[in-house]
Amino acid sequence: MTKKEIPKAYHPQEVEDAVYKKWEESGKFNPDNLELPENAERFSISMPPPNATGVLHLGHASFLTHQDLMIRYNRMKQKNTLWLPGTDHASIATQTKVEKIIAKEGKTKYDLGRKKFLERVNEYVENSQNTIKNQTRRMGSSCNWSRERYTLDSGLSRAVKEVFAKMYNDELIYRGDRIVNWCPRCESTLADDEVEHKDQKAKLYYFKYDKNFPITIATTRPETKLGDTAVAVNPKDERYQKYIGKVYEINLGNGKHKIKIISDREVEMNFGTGALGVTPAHSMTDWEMAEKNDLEKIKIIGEDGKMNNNAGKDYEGLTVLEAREKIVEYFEKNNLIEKVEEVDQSLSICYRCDTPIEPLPSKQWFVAVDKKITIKGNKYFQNKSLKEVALGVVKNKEIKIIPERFEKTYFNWMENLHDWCISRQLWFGHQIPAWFKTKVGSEMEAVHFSEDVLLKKLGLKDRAEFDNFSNNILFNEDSDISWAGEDPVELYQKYIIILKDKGLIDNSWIEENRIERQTIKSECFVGENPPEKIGWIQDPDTLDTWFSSGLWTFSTLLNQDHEKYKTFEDWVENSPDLKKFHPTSVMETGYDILFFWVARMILMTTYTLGEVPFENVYLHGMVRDKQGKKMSKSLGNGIDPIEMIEKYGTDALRLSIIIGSSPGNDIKMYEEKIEGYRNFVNKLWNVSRYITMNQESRNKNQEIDYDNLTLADKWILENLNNLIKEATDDLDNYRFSQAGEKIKEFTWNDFADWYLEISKIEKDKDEILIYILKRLLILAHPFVPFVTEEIWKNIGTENLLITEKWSSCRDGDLSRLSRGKDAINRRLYDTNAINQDARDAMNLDRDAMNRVSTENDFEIIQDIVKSIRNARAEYKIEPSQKIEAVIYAGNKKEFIKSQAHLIKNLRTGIDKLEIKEKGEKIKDAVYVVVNDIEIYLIGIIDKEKERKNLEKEIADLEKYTTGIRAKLSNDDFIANAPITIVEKERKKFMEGEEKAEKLEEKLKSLLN
RNA sequence: GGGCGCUUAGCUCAGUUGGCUAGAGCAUCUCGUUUACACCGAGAGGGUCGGGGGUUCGAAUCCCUCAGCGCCCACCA
Repeated sequence: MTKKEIPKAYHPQEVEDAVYKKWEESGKFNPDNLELPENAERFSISMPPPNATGVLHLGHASFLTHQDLMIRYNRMKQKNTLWLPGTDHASIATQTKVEKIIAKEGKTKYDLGRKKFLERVNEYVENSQNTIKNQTRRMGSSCNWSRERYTLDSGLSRAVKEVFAKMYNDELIYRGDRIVNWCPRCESTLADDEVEHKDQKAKLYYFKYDKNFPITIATTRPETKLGDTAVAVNPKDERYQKYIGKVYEINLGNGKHKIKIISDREVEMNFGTGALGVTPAHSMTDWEMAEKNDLEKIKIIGEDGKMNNNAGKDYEGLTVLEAREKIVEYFEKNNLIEKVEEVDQSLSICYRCDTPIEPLPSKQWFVAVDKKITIKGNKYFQNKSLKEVALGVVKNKEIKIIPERFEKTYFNWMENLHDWCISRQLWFGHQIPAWFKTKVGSEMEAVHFSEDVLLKKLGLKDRAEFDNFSNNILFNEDSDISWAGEDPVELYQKYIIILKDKGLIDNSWIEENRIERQTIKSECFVGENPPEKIGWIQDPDTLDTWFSSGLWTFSTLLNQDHEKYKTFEDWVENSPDLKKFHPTSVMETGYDILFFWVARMILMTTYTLGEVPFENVYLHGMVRDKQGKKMSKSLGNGIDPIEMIEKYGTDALRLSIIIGSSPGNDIKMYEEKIEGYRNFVNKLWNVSRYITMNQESRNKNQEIDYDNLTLADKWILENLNNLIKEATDDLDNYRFSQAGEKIKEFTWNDFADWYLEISKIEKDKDEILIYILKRLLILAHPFVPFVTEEIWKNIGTENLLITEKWSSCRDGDLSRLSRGKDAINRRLYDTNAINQDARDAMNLDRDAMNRVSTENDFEIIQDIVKSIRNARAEYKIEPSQKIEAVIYAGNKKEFIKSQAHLIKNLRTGIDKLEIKEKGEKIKDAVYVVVNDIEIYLIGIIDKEKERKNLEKEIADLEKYTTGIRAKLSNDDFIANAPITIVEKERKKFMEGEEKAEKLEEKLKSLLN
């Protein structure tokens, strides 16, 4: 490219797509195409799969940036690097979206039926899946697309079924009762996060069950008392001590039942009477108390939100609110109410329809987390429970969590983990691979009407004829009503329709024979396919999304052609990717899903493979707005990453995510910040523009002439060397922000503001400039991949930067720069007697000493230049006005002289410069002291101002040296502080004193 | 109620195992088009490191305590 073709400003919009395409076409995202050393180390990350139908938001942008940074860095370090992308089916979110769409057509999912509905969902997923993938590309994500997976693809689904069956056979999965959040209107369970809370006033009734009952209890839901089986009090509550353990028989008009007095720490002594009526079937906490105390659980409210027959004849069929009125009436009539209070209450309501939630017991699938098991060939599970193993691998640091404090959170959560409910009443997802034998007889039992009745209604002779009927109509695969996979309740509804169509039943019959979902009794088979083709019905529920994503790190690495393998073990054994890339190196994700996902992966993977899923967990913070608020659509404070990319470029967005953020801490995002980093990207662009524009096209690869380096050359090369070392160290230790900041600082401050300016004065620096630029591009590439790759091309390199060796940062003979350092060290440290121990201690601190030595050289020149500029500004010298300067440099005379060209030309506006060892104080000049070097700027006369300046500086110095003097005269300090610190202080003190002396002399001469 | 975190310049944040006169960017003010860049350069002002106590030769950093803010979990009979 010739000079004129490089635009003045970097335009990411014109570069990014093409660069990404080039990367993708190069195949380098795929580790199989990397040219790696024989024993290349593994580095792999499983991308947390975004929702297949999602749209890129800043949360995605954040994890994509963090992971891409690590991936690019490690790829450049010549590791066998895999970043495996994928998408998640996100059952709830996706299903809800499609439900909304069909609602616009005036339909519900029931109108379509499961099969058709799922077709709609899959269609929707297919159509919207590309959005998120293309947006992922725009972030510059260098993930291996050919290995991309989807949580519902056939391989992953097989893995889910296999693991489910394996756990079932190991008795780690069981079916049991549990209270669920039930919305009577939607006729569906709700996950905890789908339950919303509304604060409201409620009446708190104080009453006794009957006259003989000794304890008054308080409740806001009197109707549930029909299902009470205990009264709980706090074990410390003295009022009730004597009753604990006793059993009373009561009658609320719905028959007699027993009430046991139990104690539980959960009971608040100060609320109500301190005694709580326990309704196991209709309250979460009460359920747990009932489990602990082995109480009977009486279900008195049905799925329709109405009282059932357990509530007694008087109440059956009433809505909850009607029943409440009625029972309060009953209490009043019998004089059992003591008082009624107004209290604040937070009511649980359905997020979709605001209907109050009815907690109900229901049959669900669970993973047993406390059951100890032994698995052959699994080093973790030797008489250990899932929970114990999951705790263990973090405790013994097989898995490291960054930042470490989240380990505590993890332990706390894991220790309190209850059995994990994995079934969800949704259609979209992995249908639970459990099959129930549903001979028609049992089905009839299930639907609450007897065989006789049904046969009669259908006009059938006997059981055999019914079987025939069912098989023909319902089990026939060609019929519209498919059998397998149907929800039993729906199936029942289909029976009803057939019966109704035949005129066998009417609406009142249907009303009388409503079924209860939970009463289905059947034989169970767990596995991929039922033993026979007909007569088995698959559990209609689907698995919790976290069950499948819990397998993510390894299920994505299993061979895709899973059909080839008969057994799971065989499949695992023959999947080379799994061997190569698992356990993954880092799991990078937001701390908000530490529990949901990270913990689940640990449970599932240690169990299935006997391996941890990842070695490190890096948790990034949430992205918030400038005020620290969560970004959300409803608040309208969201920043659209795509919009930002279009405006400022991906690189700028990436930097604004990385720099200024630390693991586990939230970051605030706002446009000005992105703008700032856009400026940096542009700076980098212009640095390269300047270098390439001035590059003589001859001899591109000429070596740096190390024997003829100027002071500034040495300084910049040493700083670069330090930068490489520190940035590498930072990146290895997950200090991304710091690495990025250092690279930015070096580029902008050292390289652009100083060294490029120097190169305009000293000239002929093509080799060094291009050398530094290349190293800088390598260093910056993981942070800002697009601009660096583009510049890399512009400076005429043939290979892609993406696979450039990170180690080549260290090429070149920088050790030759260290010549002369020993002399400097001697100057610094030999002035005082130092014993051998101290010398040894100092040797350990070589890095620090090396830094000191560079400071001592070039930074003096920088300080001189800065002070001259400063003085010019202070005394308001017109920029065009040239001035004359005299420097008394003492024993540094030759050294300063050698750098006179810099002192004169780095925007100091000096046309005449005289450098002497020493001399008389010059009266009509501004006086500046840098270390022990005196500078006079002649011709600037403002005595009053100079006097003030000198006085202020002397006063400041005085304060400064007094502090150090106090330190040095403290014997304890001398005795206890490390020798290097003491030496530093001593040096600081001496320099300070010397300077003060000089300033005072000048002040004196000024006043004379 | 239990747990975790934060509080450093007007704003956003750095500040590794305690050791430079506590730093940067943005904003503010002053000056400026010089062989890349005004998405720029030079310079300046601005902080009792939330308060109090302790440990230490030495504390923004470690411990205790108080205050304010935020998050997570549980509960709301």
